[in-house]
Amino acid sequence: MAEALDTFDRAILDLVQKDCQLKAETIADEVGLSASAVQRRLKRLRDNGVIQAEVAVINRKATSFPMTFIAGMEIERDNYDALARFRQWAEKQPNVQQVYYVTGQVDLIAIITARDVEHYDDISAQLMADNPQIKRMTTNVVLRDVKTGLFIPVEE
Amino acid sequence: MAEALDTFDRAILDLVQKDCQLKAETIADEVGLSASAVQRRLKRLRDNGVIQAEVAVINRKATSFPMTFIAGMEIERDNYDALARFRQWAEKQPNVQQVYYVTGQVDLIAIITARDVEHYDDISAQLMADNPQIKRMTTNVVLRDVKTGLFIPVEE
DNA sequence: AGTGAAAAGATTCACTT
DNA sequence: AAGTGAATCTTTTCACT
Repeated sequence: MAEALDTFDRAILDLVQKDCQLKAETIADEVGLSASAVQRRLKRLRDNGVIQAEVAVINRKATSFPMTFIAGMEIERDNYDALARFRQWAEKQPNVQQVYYVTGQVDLIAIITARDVEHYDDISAQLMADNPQIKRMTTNVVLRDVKTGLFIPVEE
Repeated sequence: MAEALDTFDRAILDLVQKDCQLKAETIADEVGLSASAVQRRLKRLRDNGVIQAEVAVINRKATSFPMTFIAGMEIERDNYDALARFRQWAEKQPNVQQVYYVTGQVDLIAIITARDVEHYDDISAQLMADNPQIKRMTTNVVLRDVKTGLFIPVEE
């Protein structure tokens, strides 16, 4: 689908991953292209799906869900579509922020936001009730966000 | 610093967390305000730091760092500023995407991007070399992103 | 890829309710 | 605080080089 990214694309992606409201002209000056070339490339990167979304990152402390929990789960591996069903469930849960299917002691790792520990207890109870294919769940309480973001390096 | 968010603020944040390039007029129609009121609130939310950043989310598979690893680490808790020093280090590492300080079996959980397993091995070796306060490190390889994002619910 | 032009939207302002 | 209207800047898309 997406052809390889050239040096200009990577430079543009490096910038918009930090601030996607930058003026095309500012980006153009940084990377050494004209503003319209930057616009064209941004449109192509969006249409290609290289840029999946442009989102506001909000301060967790400003919300009603200031706590974060990281849950490790074991899933019933025998069951063919256990993972697919969990994905569908997670997609609909606003408090389930991220889920990774991993190798190791656990099969799934989820990052979950909650109002407080009681609320997290409710969410995890609901998770187990809605997903019998989840066998076990262990939780780490996040005491501090040391670094957050979704930045992925693109420069070679 | 930040006063409480009202219903309009929350509705706006709910939308811009999914798409921060929405037209002010579109947001206005959704939440029941005028476009200029939406603009004013967005400016205030940005100035307040409630909106911390507006960023492009890119497809990991389109980059040269398509793999993800989740590392659990034990840190020297005796050492007073061991965590602060690790934070400073992590902040400068582009492949270290997220770090959480947690309770439980491990003290730190990091999400790390890498080109391949060899590259991850290099990164983790460098991490241990640069941070002697990290005593032990266990890694989960991400086989699949089940859900990603930084969305935090804001509606009551 | 660059330039220039036209239309649409963002941003900031002053003013009103 | 919210709405309106005006001035200015930026984005977006187009045709053209």
